[in-house]
Amino acid sequence: MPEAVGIRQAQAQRTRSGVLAAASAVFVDQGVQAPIRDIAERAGVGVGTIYRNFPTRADLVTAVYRHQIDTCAALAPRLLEESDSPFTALAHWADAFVEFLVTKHGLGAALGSGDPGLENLHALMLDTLVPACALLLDACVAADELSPGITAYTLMRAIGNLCITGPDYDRADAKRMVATLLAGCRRTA
Amino acid sequence: MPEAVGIRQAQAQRTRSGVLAAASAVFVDQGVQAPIRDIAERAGVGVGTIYRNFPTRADLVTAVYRHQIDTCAALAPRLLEESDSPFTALAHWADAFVEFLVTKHGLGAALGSGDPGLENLHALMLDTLVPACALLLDACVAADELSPGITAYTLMRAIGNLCITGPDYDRADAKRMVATLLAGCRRTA
Amino acid sequence: MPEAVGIRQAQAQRTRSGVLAAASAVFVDQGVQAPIRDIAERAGVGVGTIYRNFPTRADLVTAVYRHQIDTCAALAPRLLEESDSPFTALAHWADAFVEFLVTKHGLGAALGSGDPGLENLHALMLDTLVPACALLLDACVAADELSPGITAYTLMRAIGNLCITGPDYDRADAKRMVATLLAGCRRTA
Amino acid sequence: MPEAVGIRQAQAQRTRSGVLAAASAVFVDQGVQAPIRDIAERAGVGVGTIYRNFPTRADLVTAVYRHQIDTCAALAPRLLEESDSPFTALAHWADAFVEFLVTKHGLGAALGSGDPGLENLHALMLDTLVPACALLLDACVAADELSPGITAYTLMRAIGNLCITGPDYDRADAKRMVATLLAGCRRTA
DNA sequence: TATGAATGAGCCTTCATTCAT
DNA sequence: CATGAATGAAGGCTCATTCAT
Repeated sequence: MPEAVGIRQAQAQRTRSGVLAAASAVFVDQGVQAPIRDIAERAGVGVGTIYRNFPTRADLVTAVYRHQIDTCAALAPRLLEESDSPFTALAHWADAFVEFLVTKHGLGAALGSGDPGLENLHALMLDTLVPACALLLDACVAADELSPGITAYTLMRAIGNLCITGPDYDRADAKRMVATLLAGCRRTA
Repeated sequence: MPEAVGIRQAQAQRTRSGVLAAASAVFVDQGVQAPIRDIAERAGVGVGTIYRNFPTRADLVTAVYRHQIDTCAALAPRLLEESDSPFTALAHWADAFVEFLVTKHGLGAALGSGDPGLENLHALMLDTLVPACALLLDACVAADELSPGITAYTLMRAIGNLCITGPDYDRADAKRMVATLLAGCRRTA
Repeated sequence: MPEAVGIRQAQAQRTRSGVLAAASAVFVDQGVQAPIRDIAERAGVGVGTIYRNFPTRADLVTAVYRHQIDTCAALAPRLLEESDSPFTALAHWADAFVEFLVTKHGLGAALGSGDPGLENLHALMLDTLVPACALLLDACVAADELSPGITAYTLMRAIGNLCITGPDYDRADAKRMVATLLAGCRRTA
Repeated sequence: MPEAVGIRQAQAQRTRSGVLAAASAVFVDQGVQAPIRDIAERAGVGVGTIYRNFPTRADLVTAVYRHQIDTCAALAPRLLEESDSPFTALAHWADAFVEFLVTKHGLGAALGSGDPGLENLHALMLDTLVPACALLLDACVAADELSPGITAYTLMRAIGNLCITGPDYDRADAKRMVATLLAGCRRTA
């Protein structure tokens, strides 16, 4: 019954997607530390289903953000082509990165917490975004637009930290501070 | 028996100090959300003793950091006098602030978490450090050394965020990024 | 697998019933303020199971007594039909109410305690028993068998209080005192 | 130094009185289950002092109410002399008893709870008030004004229960119900 | 594979009680 | 005798995680 298997697989895939969508929404509302049950309820599935598909919370967080991370990474080479200068490309890319982070309540804090359960996500970002960022930084260095000694990882981590928002420090503040940080990175020729 | 009272008060004070020391240590290990029991065990006291001395977690957190916060705030006017330029004073003060934050694992994250239970600490920093920082910022503005539109609170919040360290983003990185951020704040004359 | 679901639901129902039975027993021994843990142990379940089924203590208390309360309320119109006089019906109904209360150690005290957590139960009794009692009182008034100025709620509260038994004041005493109270309510024609 | 001893005793007596006054006030506000610490604070003494003078809560409760209980008991023979009929005297005495109970939040409930720690108080009331009440009841019986089979203890217990007030059953309701109960006790000649 | 009832560890908080001074 | 700091048992509640169906 190969067809039945296919149907079952498709159903399983649909379940997975539903969980991811629900988790994404709940993460926005409550942060990445939201109770698993809340996610299950939003997805209309049992908690067991979530544990089956995503044994650890980090697996779930990672899966939720993988697509957006990939998209963000893919943006780097495109911006580099389209922009007047490498630095402009870097600034635009940082904007996109901030936009990604700023709606994810608690993600920045979680990443910064050193939580060992989030190493997956950490690794994913390292593997995916760091090269993208490095591409831009290298271009900036080549164009002599950047102060030396700034690594992609450190910069991304700093940007990530700056995106931890709160009642008196909102998205606009984060954006402004990131822009300021980048201004500070610019080589003053 | 005034002496006996003195002895008891001294003992109570020692207990209080022991709790503060234990809390400080536990905060470094586990962050400011560490279980009260852990702090009590580390201090070698019962949980009741902690609740007696610090009814809320925020009271405890605040007490742990109050002295250092005060010291940091008092530094601002002194630096302003001693330094060549207001901006230099600001940079030095930021160094001190970073030094304070970077050894307190989790404090920055806690400040950034918006946790309602930590409003006391938030208020303490607002009341104490924001004016100190504002003093320096105002001086910089007066000397035309600073880009406009940067508030003391936002800057401190950003610095606090940049001080959330981890395995691959250490104190040196934080210091460098804060310096970079300040460089970005500097008016490009 | 509809059968499997049925089995699980049946199991859940059995658990719920077991909790209610255990709670009922523990309430007799310790009163309605008994620790949830004790009830869980008696029922052979975890505390979480009790919280799942009955989020608040009042939910549990209410569930335990709801059936008996309903039965008691349903008795009123029936007695009114069957009895020679409204007052006789009232007396019989009071007997039944006493019978209900007197075996529930602590329920009367709980109702009388004004505990805000038991408002649900209070409401249940108001909604269910007060109308039943009022039906009888109204009939008595219509038959000119009752002193004026006695409300159903007050009477029930008084009866409830009289049913708080102890070592030297047992069920028989409560019954006698309630009968005496009703005698005092009777219009002396 | 007999004088010094006398001074010390006087001081101790003053402390005791202060504790009793504080306890009395706190009992009115919070009921007889109020935290010992609250009483100590109100009295301006340490908790140890209360434990020294009143090892158990029941000792304290008993001491607080002993005077009022004695006064109430002493009222009975006086009312019997002054009143037209024994039953009138009983009614007046019940009023006084209600007045005593109704301001003591939780005392009635505590007495009714079978709390073993309150046996002292129970015993005190038995020893003091039951004879006083019995005096009146006996006089009523002798005057053929009372239904037979009502013991002083049971009647007092019933009155005590009727005095457990709450938000929707206040002092006036209690008074009315006690009057009704007594009306029910009256021999209908 | 999906379900969700059940479990119980873990944390919070209160307060009766002890005891060194 | 008085004090009140210290203790820790007790109970409330939440939620991650398991597992029988």
